[in-house]
Amino acid sequence: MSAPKLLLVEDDTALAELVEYRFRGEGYDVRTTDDGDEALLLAAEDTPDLVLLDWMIGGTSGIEVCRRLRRSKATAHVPIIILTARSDEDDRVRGLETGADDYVTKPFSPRELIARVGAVLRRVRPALAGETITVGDLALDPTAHRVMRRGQPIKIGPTEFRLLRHFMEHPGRVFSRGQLLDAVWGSGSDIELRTVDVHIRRLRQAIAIPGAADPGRTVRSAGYALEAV
Amino acid sequence: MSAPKLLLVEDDTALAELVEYRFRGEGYDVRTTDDGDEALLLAAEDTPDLVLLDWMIGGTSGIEVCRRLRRSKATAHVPIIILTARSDEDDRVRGLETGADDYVTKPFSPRELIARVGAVLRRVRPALAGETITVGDLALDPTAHRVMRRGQPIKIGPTEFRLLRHFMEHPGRVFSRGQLLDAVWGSGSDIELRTVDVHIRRLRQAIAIPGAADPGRTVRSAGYALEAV
DNA sequence: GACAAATGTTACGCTGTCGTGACGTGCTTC
DNA sequence: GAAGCACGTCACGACAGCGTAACATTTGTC
Repeated sequence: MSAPKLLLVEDDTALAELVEYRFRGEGYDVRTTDDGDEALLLAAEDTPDLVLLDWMIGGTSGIEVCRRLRRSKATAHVPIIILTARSDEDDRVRGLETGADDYVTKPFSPRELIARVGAVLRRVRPALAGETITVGDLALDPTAHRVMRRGQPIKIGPTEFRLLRHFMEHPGRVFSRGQLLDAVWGSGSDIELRTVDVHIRRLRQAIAIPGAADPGRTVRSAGYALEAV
Repeated sequence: MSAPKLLLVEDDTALAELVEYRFRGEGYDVRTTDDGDEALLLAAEDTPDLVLLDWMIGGTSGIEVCRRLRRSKATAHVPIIILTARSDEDDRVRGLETGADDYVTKPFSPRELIARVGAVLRRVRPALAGETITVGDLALDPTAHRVMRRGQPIKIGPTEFRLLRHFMEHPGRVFSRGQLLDAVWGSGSDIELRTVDVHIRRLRQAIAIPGAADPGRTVRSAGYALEAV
């Protein structure tokens, strides 16, 4: 979970290998396919954190893959970067309209692509860029699986960790119990809504420090949020 | 093995001598050639730890050397730094596309080049940038295949050595069993995940010293990490 | 203030994960 | 070929963490 998962959809084998190699070197977990239909399968199987999508591929066309990724619930919010050989303005517009997050024209340098991917991931999910997230006096390091508050290490279980991480990635935002179940437990989970309460309680207890206010906020009949104290 | 091996491919004799002299002064083991074909031979003969490659050379062109180094299995992952007189963006892009790791435009100061080489080596293989890696009270000498803790030599098997080395190259970071299998056993290995546990256990047992805390950390349902004490 | 709804808190059984010792095998060394 | 070593696998016990229900408390409404 610590390495960002990329799905590369590219039918130029040489380019695909190059990109894959460079991104692996940067610590990414890369899966590659040259086929649009297979891309959708792979994405459904193991939701990637970002999709690099060539515009011109066999199987399903790029624009169609893009559209169908957006339509599927699991991949609806996964950022997509379009790769295309044509700097055609029409394509650009259509790509962004279909819901792509960025657009890179060939030829590009791997370094540039790495930078763009980093930028998009930082924007969408700060924790994936390999940085520690900080909200108020809380600090969470995703790669080290570690939480600190005011310099003190916090002992925390796996579920509470994921829960806190989700809150810290969207500070201040209120999530309903259902949304939290989807985000933290996974969308297919069959868990009682009230179970969330218990983990919220455990999380609050774990991060409680005498003399520090509880950054947790309960919004009655709406859900929970993390307050940036 | 203790000195990092550089392969310098440069046809400007004066510059080559200068660079070679300075890098030898820094403790590097440098071999020089002005010919692309010979460079490939030398690289195949004794895999260097890093290649400094002039863009404009006789024999095979720089880009071709770069490509063929990547294609050969032994040198596929050897970092390459391109040296070029032209700051031309096209060259830069092509160089990076071909898989170069960095790019230095002439004229450069030897000091700058030394810094860049150091940076690339540190990133790719930390153990090569210095003689020993140190984390907390643990010291690992990759060249001598030796591990010390608080001055005491630690007896350790080959697998445990690679395991520890991997942890020490990424201190604090949590690795899943699968990631450790990939990194330590090789990505093609067909080994049980639980086998990792046993080697973790053996490693812990080996580096245990009465009165010293175990720097190993188990992150339940996530993996293992080395505590950066 | 009375009532209901929503949330906080606690206890408990269950499950999966982990630590550990033991065993068999292949390889090297002498 | 005997002995030692490193390795991979398995089995078993321990226990942390999980989900749930049941009870307690708070909040909002009339």
